[in-house]
Amino acid sequence: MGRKHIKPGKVRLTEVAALAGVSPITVSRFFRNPDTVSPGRRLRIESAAKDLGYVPNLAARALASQRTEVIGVLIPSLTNNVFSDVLRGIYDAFEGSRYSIQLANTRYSVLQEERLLRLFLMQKPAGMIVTGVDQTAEGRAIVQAADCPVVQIMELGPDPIDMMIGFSHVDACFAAISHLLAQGCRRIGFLGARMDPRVQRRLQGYQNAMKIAGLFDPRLIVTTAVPTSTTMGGSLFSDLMLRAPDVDAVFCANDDLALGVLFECQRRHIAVPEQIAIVGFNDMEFMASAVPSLTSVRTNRYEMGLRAATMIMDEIEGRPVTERVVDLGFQVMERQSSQQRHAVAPAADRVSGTKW
Amino acid sequence: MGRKHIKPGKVRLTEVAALAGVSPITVSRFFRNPDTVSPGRRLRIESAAKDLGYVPNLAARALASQRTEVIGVLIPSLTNNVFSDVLRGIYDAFEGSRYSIQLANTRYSVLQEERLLRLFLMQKPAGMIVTGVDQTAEGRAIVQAADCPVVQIMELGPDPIDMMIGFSHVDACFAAISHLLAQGCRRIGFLGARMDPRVQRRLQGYQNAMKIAGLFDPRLIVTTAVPTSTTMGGSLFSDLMLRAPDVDAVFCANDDLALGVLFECQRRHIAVPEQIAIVGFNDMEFMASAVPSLTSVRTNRYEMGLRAATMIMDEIEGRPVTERVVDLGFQVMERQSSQQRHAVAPAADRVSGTKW
DNA sequence: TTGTAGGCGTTATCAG
DNA sequence: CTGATAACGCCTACAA
Repeated sequence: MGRKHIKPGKVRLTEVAALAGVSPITVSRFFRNPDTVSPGRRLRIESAAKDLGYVPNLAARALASQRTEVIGVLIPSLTNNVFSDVLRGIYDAFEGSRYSIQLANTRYSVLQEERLLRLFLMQKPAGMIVTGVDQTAEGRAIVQAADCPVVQIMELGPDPIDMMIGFSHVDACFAAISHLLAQGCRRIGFLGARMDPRVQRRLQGYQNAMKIAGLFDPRLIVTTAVPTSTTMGGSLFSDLMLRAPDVDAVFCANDDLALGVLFECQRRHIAVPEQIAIVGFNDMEFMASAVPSLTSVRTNRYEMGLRAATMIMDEIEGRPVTERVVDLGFQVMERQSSQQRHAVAPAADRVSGTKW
Repeated sequence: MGRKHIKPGKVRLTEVAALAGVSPITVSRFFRNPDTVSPGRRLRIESAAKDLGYVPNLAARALASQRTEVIGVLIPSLTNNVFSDVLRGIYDAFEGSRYSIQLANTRYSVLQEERLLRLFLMQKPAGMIVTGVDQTAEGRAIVQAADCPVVQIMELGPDPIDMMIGFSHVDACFAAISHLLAQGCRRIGFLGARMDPRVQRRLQGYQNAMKIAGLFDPRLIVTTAVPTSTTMGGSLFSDLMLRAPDVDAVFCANDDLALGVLFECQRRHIAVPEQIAIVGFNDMEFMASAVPSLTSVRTNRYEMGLRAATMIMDEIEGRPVTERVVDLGFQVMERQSSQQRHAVAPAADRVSGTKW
């Protein structure tokens, strides 16, 4: 036999409908689109619902309508505060909309990513935002199966699943190194932590620039699989100094590394930028207020999240998204830490890059 | 009339069951708890499901079972990286479990909080984690109605909704000020941004300590409603210097303010700690590697998230949670920036506080 | 360990 | 603009 008794206290559409003297479907319509119900009934339903303390059941709604208003968001890390800016953009865009966000953390693992994608799929999400372009074939298949708008964020790649927004990490790093070269630096070190795909691409940009300049030397590259941190910046810089004592500039694949390098220089009484120039990546808030102020590559993370979310909503709601691959560019924020030797500090930030 | 035709390509439990030659309920059992199905059928079901590309429908599951495996998490900010540590703990704890997290952002608004709580309620969450103790009466009522385990995190208060984990912000700040007083500081400034309830409580701790010492002076307090940032630290410190030029120490309600104060001191050629001692709050990673290293109050944010999540799971799964209010304490990490005037730096961090 | 019967609360569809 | 009817896909309860 099936279930026995209906709980007495439970409030469903039916109860509200009974009290309001209308049919359940009218109450349903009222909650989804009040304008489709006549004003008189509107009031009756509203007060009945309030009296009974009615709360819609999302599971029933999803089952009956065969869709949800859940947006799945997949990021590789909660620690890396680069993602908090992107997330802020995403949450801000969905703010006040009917969509809710399901956030999951791949920990930089494509297998985790696959697993989480499969989990999302069970929810029949209305849209998905995933990080990067390095999904496995299986992962891509799962996303396709979800049959909903998808945006890949953080970087650009050749074969979008659906939509894409980001910038070229290769170009961004290339621009930063070019800036250092223009400042007269020759022995430019590369410091990288975690070495996720995007940091790898920054390294690629570094190598391209250095090779073109005829200055490439593998001893100038110091990396670690450990996550980025200020302390790690100091360590990597110390390693670099052992391997290449004649280094005259350091590019850091993350800003916290750059801050750590600055502190390490202070500890060692190395003058910045006179003896060593420093450039970071992402332009976190503290870079501009450091002493000396730290040059960095600004990436438009908040806007990336905001627009990714907007693209999803436009697509869901039938507004055609024509620009399906968006290059947000970057800006090299030139500050004191990378000023030409013996040159005066600039009056204000100077920028170079794309899209500014 | 109701719906017409059943889509042909759709794969449900029924289809898997037919292919495997068992009844649907057996397939259902297999997916929820494989051990309750005999090994032979287990294999048949598994391969049938794979062949058909079956994906369980969470909405149907939730509707039929009258419960979900969603944990609602409410935090006030995505920008404040204090919360990324807490979140990391929460996500780590639920990692690999069947629960999924629904994260929402109140933006420090109790009305937003109410709205989001109401939204959670529609999902019939299995548990909820909310920030702080300042919910409105209405907010508390909604949470009660959810009828699931609830943990309030970040601080302790008199009247828990259900469970609670955090520490006393009043005591933590009191301890930090006591440390400065012990170092011989007398004109201790207070710098605070955002001024959310927890920062207010830190201010209370400051006032308590200063009044007891007979050193309270309202001119030493500089606050702003603007969110915390390194740049803001510099501005607030500049304000403080105008209002109280004789200040000999600064307590910053957040670490990024403290970093900003350090930079501002460097800019003004003020010696730290000789002329001005600096103490921060939260002990973010960069505090220990700054030059000079910056004293801060360590708060156990990761553990807070981890344990909050564990408490929820224990409660859901019927493991009795006896310690329903957990004081995680704090530690004053004494570093160079608050060393006694003319004293030598400590060989290593020294700590004072509770629970260490 | 497996199966039977029925309902979970809502919405799509079609008719008025 | 409103209503009747039939699903949506799975799970609880009970029985074997």
